[in-house]
Amino acid sequence: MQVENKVQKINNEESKLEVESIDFFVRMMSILGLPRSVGEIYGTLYFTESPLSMDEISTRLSISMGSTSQGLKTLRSLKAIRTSYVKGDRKDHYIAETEFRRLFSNFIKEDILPHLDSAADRISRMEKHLIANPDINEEFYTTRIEKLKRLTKAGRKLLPALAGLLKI
Amino acid sequence: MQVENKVQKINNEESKLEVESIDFFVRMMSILGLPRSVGEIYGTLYFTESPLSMDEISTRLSISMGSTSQGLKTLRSLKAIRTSYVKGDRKDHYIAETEFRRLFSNFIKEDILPHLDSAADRISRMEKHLIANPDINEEFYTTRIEKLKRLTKAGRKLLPALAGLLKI
DNA sequence: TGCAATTTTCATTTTTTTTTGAAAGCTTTG
DNA sequence: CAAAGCTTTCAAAAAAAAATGAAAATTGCA
Repeated sequence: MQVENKVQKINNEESKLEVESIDFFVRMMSILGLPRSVGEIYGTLYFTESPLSMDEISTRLSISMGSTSQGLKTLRSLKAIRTSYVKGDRKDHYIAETEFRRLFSNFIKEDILPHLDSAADRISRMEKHLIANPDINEEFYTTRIEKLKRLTKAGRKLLPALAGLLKI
Repeated sequence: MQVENKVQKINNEESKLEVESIDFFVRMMSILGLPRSVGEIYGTLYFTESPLSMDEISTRLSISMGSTSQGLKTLRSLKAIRTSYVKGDRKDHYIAETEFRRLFSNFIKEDILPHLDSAADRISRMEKHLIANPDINEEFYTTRIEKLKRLTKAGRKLLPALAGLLKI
């Protein structure tokens, strides 16, 4: 029955549009290193006007509840979706957050800045090792480490500003 | 012999520094979606003063020649390394390009902008499907598609500008 | 030119990531 | 407060990505 539906749907333009749009987000998310299911779910919600429940999403995309639950969790943590109350239904329902500016800002906060923090730690460890070893060519390593410091500092400044520049 | 060397090296601060720095780039590259070997190779070259041949890199990192060759190819295509002539040796030798500004600009050109191009194609296909189907709620889909257009346009402008802002 | 050294390619193997599905854990409501 | 409905978790399976290693191709020296 599910498969029949799918075959039936494939023949109209609305579902071609849907397929195309899911594809769009699958690829976009994969640039950001997010799994395919996350892109599929977001793509579905982005082009659906009414809030969808988890099992509606799971059925439409033919993916497991487990995947759907995980994907929704990821999207929630990125604030890329919100839940929406639907009268008379006790399931949770989701709609896409379509302000890309906020979306990117969250992605940067959530997924990029933590890496910059641990990068800073690693740099201090490098400096410790450098001090602990008086034999090595200090000048060369110092210059290189200095560069890394400037890079992470610039990243920490630039990336959050980037989202602000998005007028979307 | 190779393993012995490794064990021996692990006990001095210079190699701890090396390990830390390789780790740094492995993680940085993985943010950008590049394989671990690429990060290892770049990290090694970044903290080595003299040009290294492919088999020196492969030996130091204990990775296969195949991986090393692939990794160097990737790094070359990103212009993250350059070859350097070494007198009396017919092997190619490599050194790291350390200007991060140029490096990022190349990464954006090479790895991101192509995706934006195919995104644009996908958007035009969406518009075709929308026109081909007069039944569906045009207003809603039009708004959503418009947003995607603005997003890709902004990306195309902003990303190249981003590298320019890096004063490194 | 021919041969040895070096590099690249690519089918196969290994590793990593993602998905599945069933069980456990909540929550609502009758 | 029990049981049905819904969601999450997590071990195992499947899929995808990366590394290996040996064969093919290229390069540059005699």
